[in-house]
Amino acid sequence: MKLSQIELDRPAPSYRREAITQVAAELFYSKGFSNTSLAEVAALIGFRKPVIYESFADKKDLLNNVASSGIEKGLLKLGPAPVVDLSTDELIERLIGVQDVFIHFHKHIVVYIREELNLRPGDARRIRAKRRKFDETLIAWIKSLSCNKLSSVPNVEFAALSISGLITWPVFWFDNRGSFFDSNEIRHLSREHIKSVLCL
Amino acid sequence: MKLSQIELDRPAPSYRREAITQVAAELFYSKGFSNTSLAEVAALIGFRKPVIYESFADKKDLLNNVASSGIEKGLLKLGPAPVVDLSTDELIERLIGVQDVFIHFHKHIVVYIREELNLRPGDARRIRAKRRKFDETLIAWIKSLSCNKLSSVPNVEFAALSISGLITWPVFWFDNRGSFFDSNEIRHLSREHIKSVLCL
DNA sequence: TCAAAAATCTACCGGCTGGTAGATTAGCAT
DNA sequence: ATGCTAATCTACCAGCCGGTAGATTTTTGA
Repeated sequence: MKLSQIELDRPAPSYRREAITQVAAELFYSKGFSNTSLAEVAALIGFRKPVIYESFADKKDLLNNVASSGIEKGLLKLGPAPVVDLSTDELIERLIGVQDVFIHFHKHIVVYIREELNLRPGDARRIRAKRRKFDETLIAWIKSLSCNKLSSVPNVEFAALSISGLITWPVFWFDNRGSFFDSNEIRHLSREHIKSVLCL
Repeated sequence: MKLSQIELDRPAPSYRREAITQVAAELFYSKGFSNTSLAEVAALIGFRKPVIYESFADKKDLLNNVASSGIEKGLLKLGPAPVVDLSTDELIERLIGVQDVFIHFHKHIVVYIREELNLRPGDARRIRAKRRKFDETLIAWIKSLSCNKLSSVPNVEFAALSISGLITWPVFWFDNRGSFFDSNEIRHLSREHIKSVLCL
């Protein structure tokens, strides 16, 4: 009897990296990196430990993949800041869109924040660089508002950090409280909050 | 030759629990719980592994001590909400005071957030209860403002969560960026931010 | 049908560390 | 000094898991 006939749920080699990453994200999120064995990860996609080493160099390599994808997706969604003047609505809708991405990938983000010390220094540095780039781009987006709209904001950098925090909080609300607020409520209140921080 | 004559830095038994907790906080913060061995902790106060077991039941017990003290000190500093009407300044000074405590104990807070999964479920539950109590008390403090001051705040609970977040952020700024802002700047900007969130 | 190649598994090693038992040392009272 | 008590250490065990080598199974192609 062929294995492929009885274990149809086994991911094909082309999707294996993704499948492993997803399962690892789930386990690292719910049990922690150090409390998760590679045997467990492999078992959840119907294989044994050694198959993981076909897609990843080692456990830390897998962690790096899990940890970096959240920020990457957020950065992609944010996109480069526009050069032309921006309307308030355009800015806010973009920020809320990014927040949605972060909420969607909140497990990856939480794993990154929690397990940064278990990353290889080089990997940690690369992800931190993306974070920095994210914050800088966020500031650039805010500064793309026509100047007079920003005149009453006391410190644009601080406001940006505050908004960056706002985008990241829900991650912890999910983490610590389940969905205490639902996504729509988060979106609505975030809109109000951003306006308030930017004195709009 | 007596040991007490050559190793004067060894903490006396009465301070030992505190000394161990402090060293553990430092190591758990800088290396992570799983990457820190009890032998290391003991070595840093001039002893060997078994002495730790005179003050703590096991490693998770030690983690519990490290992780719970940050929140506890913050809760203590916040204190019960007043029953009489509160001035804006009184509220803000109190909140900034709490933020100072959190900044001072930021290593303990970070360890709690990072290593929650390594706590015994009962310990984790107890700390979460304190967190919840903190958030509730914070809301009570805000609601102690004379009513007309709050009339324009769209959602007081959300504002409280936002302020609770504000008090916690600096913990991560220290964590991820070193002291990107200095304490005085954090205090000043936080004051502005709280006023803005509460529409004051 | 049957090798050769590819994929996957079993079985193991080695290192680390939480936890403990029993030897050793230090402190102290007489 | 001496012997008793308490404190501390040495040495070890046991379990876990990352990582790998080599056996085994599956697939493929002729």
